[in-house]
Amino acid sequence: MLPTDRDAQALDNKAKKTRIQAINEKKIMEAATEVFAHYGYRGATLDQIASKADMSKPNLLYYFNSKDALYRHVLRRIYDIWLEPLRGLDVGQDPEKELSHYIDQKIEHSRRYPLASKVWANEIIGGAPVLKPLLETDLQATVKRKSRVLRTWMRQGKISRFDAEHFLFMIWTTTQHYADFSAQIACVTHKTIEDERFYMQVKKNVKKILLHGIFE
Amino acid sequence: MLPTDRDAQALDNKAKKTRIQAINEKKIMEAATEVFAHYGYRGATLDQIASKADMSKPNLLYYFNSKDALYRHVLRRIYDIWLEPLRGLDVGQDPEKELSHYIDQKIEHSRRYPLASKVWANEIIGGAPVLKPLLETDLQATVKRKSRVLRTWMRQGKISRFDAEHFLFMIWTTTQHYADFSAQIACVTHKTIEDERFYMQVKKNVKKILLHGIFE
DNA sequence: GTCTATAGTCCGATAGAC
DNA sequence: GTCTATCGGACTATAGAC
Repeated sequence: MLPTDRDAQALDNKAKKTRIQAINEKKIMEAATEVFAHYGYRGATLDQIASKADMSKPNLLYYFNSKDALYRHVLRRIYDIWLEPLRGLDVGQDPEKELSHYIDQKIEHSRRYPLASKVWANEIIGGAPVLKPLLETDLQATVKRKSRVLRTWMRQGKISRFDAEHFLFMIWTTTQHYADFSAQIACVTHKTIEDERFYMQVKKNVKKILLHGIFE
Repeated sequence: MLPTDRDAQALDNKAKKTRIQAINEKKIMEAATEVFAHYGYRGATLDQIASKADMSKPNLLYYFNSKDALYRHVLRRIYDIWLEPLRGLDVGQDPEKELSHYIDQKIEHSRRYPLASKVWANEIIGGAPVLKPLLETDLQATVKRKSRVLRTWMRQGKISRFDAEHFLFMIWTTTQHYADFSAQIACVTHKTIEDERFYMQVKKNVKKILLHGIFE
């Protein structure tokens, strides 16, 4: 075999390996997100994740060295998704427009990544053992920065006075509620956020109440 | 031993047994609530619960026949606590007063029973496998009844028009958020709802925003 | 990269002495 | 009622063949 051939072969092999690797890692991450969302870290089993990913358990552990490592990878990816809408919030000109957009994005995220939202919720309810370092630094800093945006609007007399951080918490929880508590909502309304009409209704009502309350 | 003595002894024994039984069952329920809150049903272990209840595992299983039976007992008790504030909501005369009272009660519940709230959240996030039958019947009926109260106020022109059920969901999630997501809130604010000043601030802001929005 | 086999641990639940 | 001992099964992770 000539060197050029060997090189080509090696490159091809490497490319193919990376492609398979990427596909398998994605399959595992998706399966893991589903199982962690349903049962939390301790309740989830590698058997279940491997089975959902159409893979043997040792093969799964070839890609992620441990259950803990897999969980941290999943959480890392979710953190970026979770924070993305907030990063876009800025003073702009119209608070109503800016906040409506932010709330819309958060609700859309709940609809598109309901399992990610549940993994997040499980992690926080369990005391945020893994996310804590990230929340105490990056999230806290982002919240402080975005709270300043709200207080700017208050000084300009564009919105009334309230605690900016509590308002952000309320946006987060009302929007994520439709992902995390979908089972409860389905029991009462027989509808899911996946339903197009219901989705529009959620967006309308959440924005209406958070921005204007119920007395106007 | 005379019959009267035997009867007295028997009664005494029975009374003592029931008293010990009541104490131990309470100890177990409290320990179980704590562990189920933290790890969910599958993640919780009887070892941990027994240890927290200062009891051996077989002794725990003497009082509750299985992990599942224990979990159902805990959930049953939580369901009654959870629904209690909503049952009190009625037309009355002043919507602001009625709803303020309801929100206050829900926040107070989050403060007094944070572990119960977390067990509830875990159960719902996991698809409500145990609570489902109760939510589909009792909770759904209660929600429909209480939605009618809100719509009465709308007809009377006392409050603006919105979807009553979504408003109830928003009250639930914003109030329970301070129990369920306490770890996240602590990371950002370094405070808990247990803190008296923070507690007052939560009540003020949640009521302000849910009832009046941010533009007045 | 993927498999079978298995080590080593922990789980829920039971048996049986006291 | 409470204990020790233990069963059978499920768990994470590794060893080693292919």
